[in-house]
Amino acid sequence: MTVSKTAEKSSEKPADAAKGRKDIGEPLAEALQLGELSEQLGYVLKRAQLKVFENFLRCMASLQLTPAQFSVLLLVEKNPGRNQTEIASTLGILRPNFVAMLDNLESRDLCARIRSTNDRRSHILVLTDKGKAVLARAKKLVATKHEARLNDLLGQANREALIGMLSKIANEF
Amino acid sequence: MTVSKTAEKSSEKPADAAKGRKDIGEPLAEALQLGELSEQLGYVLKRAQLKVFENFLRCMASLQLTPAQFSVLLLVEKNPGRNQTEIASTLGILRPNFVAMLDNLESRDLCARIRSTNDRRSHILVLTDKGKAVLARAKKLVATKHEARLNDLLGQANREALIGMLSKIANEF
DNA sequence: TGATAATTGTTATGGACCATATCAAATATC
DNA sequence: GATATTTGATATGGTCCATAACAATTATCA
Repeated sequence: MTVSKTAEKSSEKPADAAKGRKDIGEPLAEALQLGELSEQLGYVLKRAQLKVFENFLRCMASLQLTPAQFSVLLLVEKNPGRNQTEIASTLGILRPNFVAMLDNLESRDLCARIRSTNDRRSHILVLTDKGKAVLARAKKLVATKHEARLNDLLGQANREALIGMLSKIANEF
Repeated sequence: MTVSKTAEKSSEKPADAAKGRKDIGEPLAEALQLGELSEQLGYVLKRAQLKVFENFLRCMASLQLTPAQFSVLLLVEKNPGRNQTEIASTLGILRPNFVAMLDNLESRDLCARIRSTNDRRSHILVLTDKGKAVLARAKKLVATKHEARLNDLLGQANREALIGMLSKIANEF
């Protein structure tokens, strides 16, 4: 496992490999053997996840939405009127960490906290009109630029199989 | 996307759902609709990755090895005699961040830095005898307790297909 | 009813991980 | 041999994750 976010910067190394050796007789060096690593679920899972997030951020650059923010907007749209605890917990976000996230989205007028009349402790979450509009554009970008790429890479059937297996792991592992 | 590491703690919520409503007529509440989220590659990928790492750590509790540490030991074993920069970069670890990691492994006598005679700037990395022994035990734990679980969950063929697709994403996305 | 417990949003805080700039020593380049 | 590059290392800042604690509000129940 491991894999950081700027790993791709060193991807020119194999190409430069020959530059270093002074003679044909020299040991090739470079190009380490991954060995069993390439079969390790965790390793390949993490690398894939980083690549996907990286691509997601590129696709969303114009809207300035992170994967986490996008997931919040999606969930609030689908479940309007829920409070912070409910939205945060189903996303696996701890309540304390959700506060700054909402501060951000609210300051950009994408969603709003409304004091509940039933329970005056809680804040009901809703998307603003701007939030709905931005989310709609975000969905289109994700569909056309992000998810579509998976189809190109794996094919429709494999894409669905992959999502299915990952869901199974997420829920039953 | 999003998903933190303690998300599972709130998994009792659905069970307590009925407790809150005073009457049968009340809205069921609880159980938010994930909606399109469950089809988002990034979301499901991240959730799966967290689950897998979590399980990995449990399996490795007796050896106190993190996924990142395991990957370093694997790579050094497969490529003995490489220096820090080479090992770190192929794992996507930045050199500055690799120092503390090696300090840890070296302090536990799992691997060693050896000043290269060819290039006295660099440190050659090798596994110690203890490092080899620990890695051997780690591999067994991973195979029997960790990777085996994937087979139980998905089946051998699907497991291989999953790894293949994730590798493809990691390399070509 | 009223004392006690639990919940909600929040703040403060610490840890883990990631990324950049910088440095001294050693080496490569020309 | 002067200059540039590479290697391991340090310092530092950012982001994310996790826990404790608090005030306001609500639930519990004797």
